[in-house]
Amino acid sequence: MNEEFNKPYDPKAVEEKIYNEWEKSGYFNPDNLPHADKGPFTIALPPPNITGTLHMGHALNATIQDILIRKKRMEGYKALWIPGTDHAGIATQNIVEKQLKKENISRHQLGKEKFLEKIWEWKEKYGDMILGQLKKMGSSCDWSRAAFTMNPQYSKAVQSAFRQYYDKGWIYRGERIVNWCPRCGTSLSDLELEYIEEKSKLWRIKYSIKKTNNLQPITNDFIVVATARPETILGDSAVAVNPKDERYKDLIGKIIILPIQNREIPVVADIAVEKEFGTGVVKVTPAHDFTDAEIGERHKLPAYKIIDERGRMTVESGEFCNGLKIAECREKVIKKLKELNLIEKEEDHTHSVAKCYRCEGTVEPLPSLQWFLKMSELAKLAIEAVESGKVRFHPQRWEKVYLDWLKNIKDWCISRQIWWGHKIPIEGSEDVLDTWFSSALWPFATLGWPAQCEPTTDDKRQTTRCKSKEGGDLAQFYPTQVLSTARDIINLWVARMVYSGIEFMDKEPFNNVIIHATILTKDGKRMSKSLGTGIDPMILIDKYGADATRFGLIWQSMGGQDIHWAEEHVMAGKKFANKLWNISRFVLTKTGDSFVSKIDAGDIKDEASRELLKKLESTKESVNKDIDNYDFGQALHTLYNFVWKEFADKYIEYSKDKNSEEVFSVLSFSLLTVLKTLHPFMPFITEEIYQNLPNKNAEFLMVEEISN
RNA sequence: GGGCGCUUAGCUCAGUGGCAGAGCACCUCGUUUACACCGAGGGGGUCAUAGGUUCAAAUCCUAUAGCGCCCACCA
Repeated sequence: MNEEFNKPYDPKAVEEKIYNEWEKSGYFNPDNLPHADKGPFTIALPPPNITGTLHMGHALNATIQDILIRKKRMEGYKALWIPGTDHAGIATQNIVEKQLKKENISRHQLGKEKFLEKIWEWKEKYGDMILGQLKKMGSSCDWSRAAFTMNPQYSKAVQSAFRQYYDKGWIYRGERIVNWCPRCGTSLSDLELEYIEEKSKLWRIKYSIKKTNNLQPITNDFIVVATARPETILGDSAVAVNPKDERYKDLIGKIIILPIQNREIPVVADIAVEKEFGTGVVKVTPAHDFTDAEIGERHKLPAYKIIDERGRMTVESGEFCNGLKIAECREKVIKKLKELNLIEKEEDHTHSVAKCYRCEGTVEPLPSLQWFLKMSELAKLAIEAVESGKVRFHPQRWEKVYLDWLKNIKDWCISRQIWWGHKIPIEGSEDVLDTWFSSALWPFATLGWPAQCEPTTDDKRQTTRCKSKEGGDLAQFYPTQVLSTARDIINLWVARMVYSGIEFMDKEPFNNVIIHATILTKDGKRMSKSLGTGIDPMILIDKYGADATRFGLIWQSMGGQDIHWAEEHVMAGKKFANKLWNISRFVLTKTGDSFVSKIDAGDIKDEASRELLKKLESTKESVNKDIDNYDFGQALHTLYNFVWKEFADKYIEYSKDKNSEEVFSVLSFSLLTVLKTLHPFMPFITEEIYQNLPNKNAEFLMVEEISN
C-alpha cells in the first residue's frame, strides 16, 4: 500500500497530481479512448463569458456535466465534452472600458484598434483563468478542442450563418424604434433588458382644445392626460382615447394645442388605450414609446425624435430643451407647466423601468437604423422541436417559458453599435452582431461547421443544408445529447440554438435540456459580487477540496429547486471523503493479497455478505436510474447512505472478526463497485484510491468499465 | 394584469395516498488498531392556514396568507 495512504484524507496532496495524470493520459479526448465501442456522447459546455471568473452556478453546472460525461465514458461511449468561452460583446467591452477608466483613458481616446488589442489581452488572461478553474473542479473536458466564439474558424461560421439568412431574405435593415442604451451607446434586443420597479410620479397635465368655431359647444376647454414622462410632451404628435369611451366620444377628431410646443395635434381613437388607466386619455409620442409607435403607425402620425443616442434632447425637441439631459429636461418642463398652471395633479406612481442588462443604465426607446433577423420561420422550427418532444426540458415546466416567448416573438435586432464582436459582413456597416448571434451556433460551430460541410440543396425549404463530411468531428459528434444550463438564458440562448441547429444542420442540437438550480444565499437573495453575497467556488475547493465542493453542490440539488446555499453540506462532503478514505484503508489492510475485483455472487454462502451484495446491486441500479433522470441529488443521497450505513457501519463492523476468503472478496468487490459508482460525483478521491488497489483492470478509474 | 415555484425538526432540505425522514446543530455514553472528519443511543415537528375527497392526506381538490422568480404595449 502506498505510504501516502495516511490519515486523514488531504485533497491538496491529491487533486492536482491526479488531474495532471488524467490530462497526460489523453483520455479526455474521445479519440484516445481504448475501449469506446459505443456511440458518441457529446456535451457542449455553455461557454462562460470572459468577463470574469466562475461563480457557484458555473461550478454546479460543470459538476452536472462532468457526472454525465464521466459516467458515459466509463460505460464505453465516445464521450466528448467540448469546452470554451464566449466573447460576450457588450459585457466584455464594458468591463475593459471600466478597467481603462481607472487609468483615466476612454476607449475613444485609445482608438478602436488599440482598444480591441486591450480586449484580446483581457481575453487571454481571463479565458485561461476560467479554463483553469474548470480544471480545478475536476471537469474532464477535451481541452484540445477548446473553442472561443471569436476564433477565426468560429468567425467563418458566423459569416456563413449570416449569409444564409441574408440570401433567404430574412435579414433586413430598417429604421425602427429599438431599445437603446445611452451609456453603452448601442441598441439591445428585448431579452437584454431588465425591468426594475421605480418610484416615480404620475403627472396629470392639461392640454387645451382648439376652438373650431363658436357654434360648436365644447364642454371643457381642455382635457387631462396622465404621464410618467412629461419631457416627452415635446415629441407628442397626438392624443388618443379609447373608441368606446363615452366620456370622450365628442372629442375624437378635435385639435389639441400641445403645451410649450404650441403644436396642433389631433385627438385619435385607438384600441390600445385603456379606459380605466389614468384619465383614459393618453399622449402619443411615436418616437419614444413602443405602444405609441404602433398608434402612430395606425393613424399615420409624424414621429419627432426628441432624444438622441447619448440620452440628450435633440434640436427637434425645440429650443426649450435642446441639448439638455433627459432628467434636466423633465425638471424644466414640469417647472414650465406649473408656471402655465397646466398641472392638475401630481401623484405617486410606481412603475417598472427598462434597464440595460450589462450596465444597468436606463434604456430609451428611440428610432434607429438597425439590422433585423426575421423570426417567424425560425420560431416555428424551435416551437415544433419542443412540441413534438424531440427536445425535452428537465424539469418540464420550463418548456412553457420557452414556448410562450417563441409564440409572441418579434424580429430580432441583431446589430450592435459597439466595437467588440463579429462585424456585420456587409459593405459599409461598422456595426457588430449581437453576441447571442454567435452563441446560437455553439453546438455545431465548435465541431467544425461550416468547413466540414458539403452543401446540398434542400428544395423543400429552399435552403442550403449541411451534409457533414465523413470522419470529421461534425459528422461524428453532432448532435450533442444534453445541454445543461441556467434558466435565465432559456430564450436568450437555448431557443436560438434549437432553431439554428435545425436551420443549418437539419437536426436539433440536443434532445435534452437540463435547467439546473439557481444558487441563492441562505436567506434567498441573489448571489452578487457587488453586494458581496457571492461565494467563490475556488475558496471552497481550497478549504474542503473539489470532491467535497462537488458533493455539497449536488447534495443540495433536488428536483431542480433553487438552492439556499448552505456550506455545511460541503463539510459533510469532506467528512464523507474522509470516511471513504478510511474504509479503503481498512479493506486494503484486511484483504491484502486477497483483493479481488470480480466475484460470483452465486458462490457466496455467508448470509450477511449475500445481504450486502443485494443492497449493493440495488444501490447501483437506483443511482443509475436517478442519473438517467437527472436526479443527481437523489443519486448521491442513495450512494452516501449505502456507503456509510450499509457498508461501513454494518458490514465492515461485521467483517472485523471474520477472516474468510469469502468475506475478503465481498469487501474488495464492494469497495471497487463503490469507487466506480461514486467516481462521476467525486472523481479525485476515487481515482486516488483506485491507484492504490493491488490489482486493477484499467490504467485509470476514469476509464474503468461499468455497466448500466 | 398573467404565469411558475416554494411554505415539513433550531438551520439547509428529502418525502406525492398507508407508522413523519436525511445532513448539520443539540444531548448521553464510548480513548474496541479503518475513521473522534468516529461509533452506539437520544431529544426535537399541529407537515403555512381553512375547508373538502377518502377506510386512510405532508401527499389529491378548493380557497386564503406569506416568500421568491418570470412575462406583459403598468400612459
